[in-house]
Amino acid sequence: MENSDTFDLQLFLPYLLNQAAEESSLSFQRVYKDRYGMLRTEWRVLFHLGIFGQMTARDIGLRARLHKTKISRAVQKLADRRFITRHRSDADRRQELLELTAAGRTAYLNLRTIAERYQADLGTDFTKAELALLQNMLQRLAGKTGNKQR
Amino acid sequence: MENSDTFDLQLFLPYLLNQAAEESSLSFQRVYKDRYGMLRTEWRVLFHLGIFGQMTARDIGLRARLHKTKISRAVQKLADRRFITRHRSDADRRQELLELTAAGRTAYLNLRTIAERYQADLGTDFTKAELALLQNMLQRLAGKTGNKQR
DNA sequence: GCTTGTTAGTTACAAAAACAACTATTATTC
DNA sequence: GAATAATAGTTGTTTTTGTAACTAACAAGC
Repeated sequence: MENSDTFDLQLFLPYLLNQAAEESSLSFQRVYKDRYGMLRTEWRVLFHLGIFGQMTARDIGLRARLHKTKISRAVQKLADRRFITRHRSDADRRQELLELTAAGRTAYLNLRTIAERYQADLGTDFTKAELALLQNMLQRLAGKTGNKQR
Repeated sequence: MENSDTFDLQLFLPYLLNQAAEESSLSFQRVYKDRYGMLRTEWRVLFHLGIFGQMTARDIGLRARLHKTKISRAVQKLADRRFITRHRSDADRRQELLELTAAGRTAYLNLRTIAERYQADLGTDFTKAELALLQNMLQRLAGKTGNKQR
């Protein structure tokens, strides 16, 4: 009954990435959850609108790689909380133009400040070069194959 | 209506890590899901038992940072599929000693081979040094604060 | 311009995850 | 050593996610 095997789970990238992602999300998640009652998809949508301005759900899905049902639900909740407005497009009446309200923008700016602080705090653990390399590698990993969630 | 803001979501670590984790999990997930009908927690439990041999649910929870209810259900499914056996411990009759069956070990070895191949394939995109640094940084990120999921 | 196919977004239902409350057993403390 | 607390694991309920099927609008082909 030899049970010593030599596979290091801690180095297996899908596992390791999930652990790191979960851990690094925690503190930030607590803020948007406790403070704004938001879910992960919701802050993602909020941030996309904050950063890029007016977008359709489709645009967000393409950029964030989120499935349309997730976005649909996030948009509903954000609209309920008066964080975004929705206007049917005249050019194509299937799609809706989404935009932050003043309240939404405030929430976004607030969360963005916290995100920036989090990012800055990483500077104490990693050098600028390390961080840049990490980001570069993660982007390569993230972009690899087209996972069509649209 | 100035909507050009300068926050790069693609560089924000919690977001970026999640994107990378999701992408890198995909191909491997497909294997244990389609081939063995396993969920993520289930393969994690399977691997822990494959690597470390006999363990209790508690041990697994500590190592893998999984909540006990998740483990409890994963253990049930794995036992249903005859991949693991469970024996009440004599030393402490609250806990159960979990172990792979022959079938479980076969599945584990099979999945491990695929995991190793995946890991090896990364060598085409990254140098050994890059990979080592990535793993090191991710481990530091993952280990940061004790997220007690037990 | 009518049929057929696509696309944007929603809704309904099934699967999975999160959270709380529970049982059984062991540890602690007085 | 009885009462209280803590621990291992399970079960039940609620949220959230995933998936498929749907509606409404547009696009293409003929």
